[in-house]
Amino acid sequence: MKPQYNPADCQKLIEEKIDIPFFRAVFDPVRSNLIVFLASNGEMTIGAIAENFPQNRSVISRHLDMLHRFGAVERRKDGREVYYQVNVEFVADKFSVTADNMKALMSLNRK
Amino acid sequence: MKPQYNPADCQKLIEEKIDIPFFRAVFDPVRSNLIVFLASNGEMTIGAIAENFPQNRSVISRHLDMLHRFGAVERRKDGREVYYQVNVEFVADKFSVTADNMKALMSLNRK
DNA sequence: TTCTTTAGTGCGTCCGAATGCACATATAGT
DNA sequence: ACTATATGTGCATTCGGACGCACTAAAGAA
Repeated sequence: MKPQYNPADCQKLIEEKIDIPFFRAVFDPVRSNLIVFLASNGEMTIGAIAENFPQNRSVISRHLDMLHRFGAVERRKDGREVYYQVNVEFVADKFSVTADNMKALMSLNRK
Repeated sequence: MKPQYNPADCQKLIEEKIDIPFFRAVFDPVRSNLIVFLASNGEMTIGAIAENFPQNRSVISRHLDMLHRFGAVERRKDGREVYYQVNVEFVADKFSVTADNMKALMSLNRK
């Protein structure tokens, strides 16, 4: 039986409407913790952040870099220190927009 | 420097507000595709679904089982066939509630 | 310049999750 | 009972990502 929408179609629809790489980055145990940690404590350097986490500093550095590549955090360099803070507007927007898009995606059959 | 909220605190807050295991299940490339595929095509059997995906039927079966354990899809058995369909209300709710909770989590410092 | 501190990077290891095959189980049909 | 079809499961393999170590690069201090 041939479906109305095949997986290739769905894939395309999903990619247009949902930033899966972003959410895969954010819904990692350490990275989601980093986001809330930064949101509650404000701007901090990598070293100061890493002091609070069990992972090696290099690991924290890489996690923060990934979050930055996806726009979830902002980076500011001052001398040899690098400060990070959460991009609250961006993250909040991603979540609310995605909630709406997901609802729309699940109503395709009614269109 | 001692933070206002340490990672253990954040972890606890996150676990209360965000169902990370659910979203880690949903934001898998194959499983997100399955959800949209099912949403657009309506209730289908495992076999019929698997015909449309490159993965082995047993793999699709396991993915659907996982989505069912997390409440994202509903299962109905009829004879030897098993029908799946998306739990639209549940998924839509998860997304909108989580969007709100995430916003709240990122405003902790302003409380 | 030399020493110290902070952050980035290459690389090997480890662990969990995805995958497919083969087989077991269940149900329908003859 | 026998056969065919649909699904569940054990198991080995593969693959990706997290992790830590060691080293490099950059920047301030002496």
